[in-house]
Amino acid sequence: MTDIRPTKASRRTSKDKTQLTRDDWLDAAAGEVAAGGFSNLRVLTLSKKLGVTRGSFYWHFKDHADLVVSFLNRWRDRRIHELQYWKPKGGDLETELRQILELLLTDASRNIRRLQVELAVRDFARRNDYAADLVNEVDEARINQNCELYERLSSDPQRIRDLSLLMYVATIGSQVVLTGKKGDAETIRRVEDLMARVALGQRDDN
Amino acid sequence: MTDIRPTKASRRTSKDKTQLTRDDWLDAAAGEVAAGGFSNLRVLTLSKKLGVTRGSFYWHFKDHADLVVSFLNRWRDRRIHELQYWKPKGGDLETELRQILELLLTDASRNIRRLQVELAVRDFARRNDYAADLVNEVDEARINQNCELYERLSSDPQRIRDLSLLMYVATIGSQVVLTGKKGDAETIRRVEDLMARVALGQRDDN
DNA sequence: GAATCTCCATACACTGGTGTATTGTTGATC
DNA sequence: GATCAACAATACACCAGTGTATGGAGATTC
Repeated sequence: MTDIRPTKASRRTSKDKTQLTRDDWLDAAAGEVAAGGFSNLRVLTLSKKLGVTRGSFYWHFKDHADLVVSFLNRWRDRRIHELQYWKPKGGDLETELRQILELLLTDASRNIRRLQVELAVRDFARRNDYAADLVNEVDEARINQNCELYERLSSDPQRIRDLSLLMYVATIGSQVVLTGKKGDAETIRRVEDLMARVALGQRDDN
Repeated sequence: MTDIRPTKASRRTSKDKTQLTRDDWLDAAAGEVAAGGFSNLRVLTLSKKLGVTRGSFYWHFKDHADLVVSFLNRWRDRRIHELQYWKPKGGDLETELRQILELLLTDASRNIRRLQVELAVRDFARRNDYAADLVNEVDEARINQNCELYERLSSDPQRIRDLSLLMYVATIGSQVVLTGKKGDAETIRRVEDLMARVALGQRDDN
């Protein structure tokens, strides 16, 4: 995230006070959303934090709604794109499973800002149809992605999907319930371990 | 919820246009919170929906913050109080487990407004310390409550608690991810079934 | 070096929200 | 039936936020 973009390069290196780009606004927007949800995403406060007036904003964006959908679109694109890094490189099933779970639980809970944004988007989706569509899209992609892993546990397609779904809702639930509480790291680690054992216990031959 | 209250009875029967009580305001507030979260809980719009002006509100409540904490307190009290109905009356372990899971998943997803409020409170808790404390309190109470059930699965206290915790985060995750989507009822039912099988597979002798 | 493009500032009109002070209205009570 | 308490309306001051129109400064290009 060191501001290396193909378009309009050379303008703004890092702490440069010259000019802002659309992406700069979206980055700042992420901070607002993480801190207080989408209702906290206001043009005025955003401008203040960026040290400019709203005149700048309305050059980069049509209006407030434009900011919101741009933010949502970027969020979706990034979440879909990052799925390629969910491919585990371990050998046997158990190590791969534990790798994925560590990625989804322990690692995710460390990047609090990213998590806060995700939860805010998810909350916003409850009253915004467009956001709801994007969240569904991301959820589907993630669940399908992990199905590959659980295919090695069962041969029944329905059971594979249900298992992947259960694991997914458990991770989301952990993030919602546990993250931010005292002793969350240790607790999350134990839940992670239990989830791995539970999944492995769901082999067909069980 | 037919407006039968001990205090100040006889005033407002149901659709009566005479006078409002503090609880009437809190009921209306629940609608606002369910629909748009706590940022949607505004004195002005609330007054309009109740067909009165803000003068009434400021007689019943000190200010907006008073409304919020009153709402949160009532929510907490009700959530704690309803735990007594979580006692399953079935005989063997499996039926009791399935009863509880049905209560926590299928039944919960049917009462959408109650669920929306819970998710809104949970979201609000991420940026409000008081709400966070109450949510913690409720979470703890629920998890402890279910521990009684899982005690019959294992003798290790740590494992009992972890299992209860895992089941809890899975239910919360299901509510967050699945509720409101198309075909949610059937999906939730399948997740519920899988959770029961998973739990029963966690017996000590496994 | 003048024109132009890009980005930001300024000023304005407007909306919706809070909180307070004061007055009105109704119903119960003595 | 006058009084008092409970509840609601009105009017005011104030603030935060959006959107728009227009002007201005810096770099780029011809």
